[in-house]
Amino acid sequence: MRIATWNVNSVNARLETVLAWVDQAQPEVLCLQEIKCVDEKFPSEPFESRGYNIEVHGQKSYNGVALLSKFPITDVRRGLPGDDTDEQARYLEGLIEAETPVRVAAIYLPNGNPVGTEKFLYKLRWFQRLHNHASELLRLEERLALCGDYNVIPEPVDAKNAAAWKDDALFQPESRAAFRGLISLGLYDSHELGGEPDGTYTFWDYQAGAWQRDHGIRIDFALLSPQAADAFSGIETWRDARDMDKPSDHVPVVVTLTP
DNA sequence: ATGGTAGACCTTCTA
Repeated sequence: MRIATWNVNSVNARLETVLAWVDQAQPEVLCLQEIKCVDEKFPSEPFESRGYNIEVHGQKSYNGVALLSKFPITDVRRGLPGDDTDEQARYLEGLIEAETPVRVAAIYLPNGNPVGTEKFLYKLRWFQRLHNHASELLRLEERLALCGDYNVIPEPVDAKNAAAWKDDALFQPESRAAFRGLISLGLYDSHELGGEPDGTYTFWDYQAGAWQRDHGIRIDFALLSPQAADAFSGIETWRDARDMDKPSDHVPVVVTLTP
């Protein structure tokens, strides 16, 4: 089973681009981030006609995540536990009823810029909630894939020019420590399982010719439970998607698990 | 030192 994750930067503005890629890659499961619309505005029809079941956790203008699957989706959780007052739509989880079920979460971590503001504190609090929830999920001992835009550059090697990010929320010691802490619960980074080479980035800013100069960063990850890691058979980072017409600033990452 | 781009949408915020 192929599980894709992609921050699309508005599913409606990006619809043709997203569908063109879906028709090419045909993942069985697709996690979308930054759909930037409420549930009712999600363009369900073209995905349903391609055989996807759809779950959406949307929000007006900002954020928003979706989970699409050619297998039935059950046990759906909208929103990350731990703060009932949090109104930002950044987490959607469901059980993919494949031959061997896989629990999949679509995650859009807060950006957190600028550092030193409430936004950065919100990012760290959100990370702590994700840590707590992931810890609970791991106790289930299921196949689990936590997929999405983590908005963290874990290591200098994950940026073309790490020095350029030293004041950015994505590269702060606290952000990087939170990511390491999550991994240390016993998750496996599919990028490392697949042995992808350095320079395999997933995001290039629209500004300042970042793509043309390959000033990229790796911030999109699929973190796997031990049971999912045992079934891991490959990872593809679709760099070419950054060169499509009307590209997202992120590219899709696809993880393959054996049946 | 600054600006550069993209999207939602009403005017500025987010990234």
